Amino acid sequence: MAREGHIVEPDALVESYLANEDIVYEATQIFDALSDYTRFQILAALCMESHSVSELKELCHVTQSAISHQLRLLRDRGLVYAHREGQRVIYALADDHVATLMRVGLEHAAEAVPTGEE
Amino acid sequence: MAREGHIVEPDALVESYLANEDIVYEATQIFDALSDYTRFQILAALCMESHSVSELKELCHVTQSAISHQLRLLRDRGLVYAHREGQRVIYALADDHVATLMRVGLEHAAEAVPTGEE
DNA sequence: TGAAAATATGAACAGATGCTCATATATTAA
DNA sequence: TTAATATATGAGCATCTGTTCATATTTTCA
Repeated sequence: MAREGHIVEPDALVESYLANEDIVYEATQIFDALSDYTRFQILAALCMESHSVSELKELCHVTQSAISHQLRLLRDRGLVYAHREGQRVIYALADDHVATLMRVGLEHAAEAVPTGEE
Repeated sequence: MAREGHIVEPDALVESYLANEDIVYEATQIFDALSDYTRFQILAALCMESHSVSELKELCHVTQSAISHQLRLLRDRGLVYAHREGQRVIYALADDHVATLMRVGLEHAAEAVPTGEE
C-alpha cells in the first residue's frame, strides 16, 4: 500500500482529528476563509493590528460593501470579532492560529513564486 | 489607527511577502486547495503515505472520476506528484508545508468543535 | 489480439461564491 | 430634528466549482 516511509511523523492526535468529520469540516472552513484574496488581505491586516471597516476598505482596495460582506463571513466563522467605538466598528483577529497559518502559507508561496532571490 | 499592540511579532519577512501580490495570490491558492472536504482528505491520506488512485477513492469515499479530477487540480498546483507503477498511478505529497498547514488547521478546528473533552 | 482493470478527461449541470447596487441602520454633530 | 458619516445587509447577477456521466487512454494478462 505504501510506497515510501512516512512523510510526517505519525501524530496520534492529528490522526484522531482526521477521524472526526466535524473537525475536518471545520478545518476546511478555516482554509476556505483564507482562500479568497480579499479575505486574506483583511486577515493579514488584522494580524498586525485591529482596524475599522473604513481602514480595511482602504488597505484592501475594495468597496465598503464588499468589505462588510466579507467581514460578516469572517465574523460568522469566528475568525474575527468586532466592537463599536463611536461611529466606527473595530475588527480584530479572534484566533492566533490564523496568523500561524498565514505565515506558513506565505512561506510556502514564497518558495513557489520565483522572485529572483531566495 | 491601531487599537491594541501587535497580535503577532511583526515579521519583516512575512511583511515583505504580503507586499508581493503574486505571493499572496499563491498563498490563497494553497488554502483553496485545502478548503474542499474531498481534497483535504486526499492530502491527509498522502501525508501518511503515498497512494494509488483506487486507494484514495476508497479512503475518501468518492467516485473514481471525482478523485481523478481533484488529483488533477492538486497536480496542476504542484501539491502532489505522480508516477506510474504498472496499471496503477501512485500519488505523493510534493511539499511538507502542506502537512504543517493541515496540522495547524486541525488543531484550530479541534478547539472550535466541541468534543466533550479538550 | 482482445478483454479486463486502472486512470484520465471533456461536457454538462446544479449549487456556491463574491461582487455591485440600492437601501437600511446607527452614531455624531449642528 | 436634520444632515453627515460609518457600517450592514438584501437582491440580483456573472462567474466559479465539484460532481456525475460517458468515454478515452494505458497497461496487463490470457
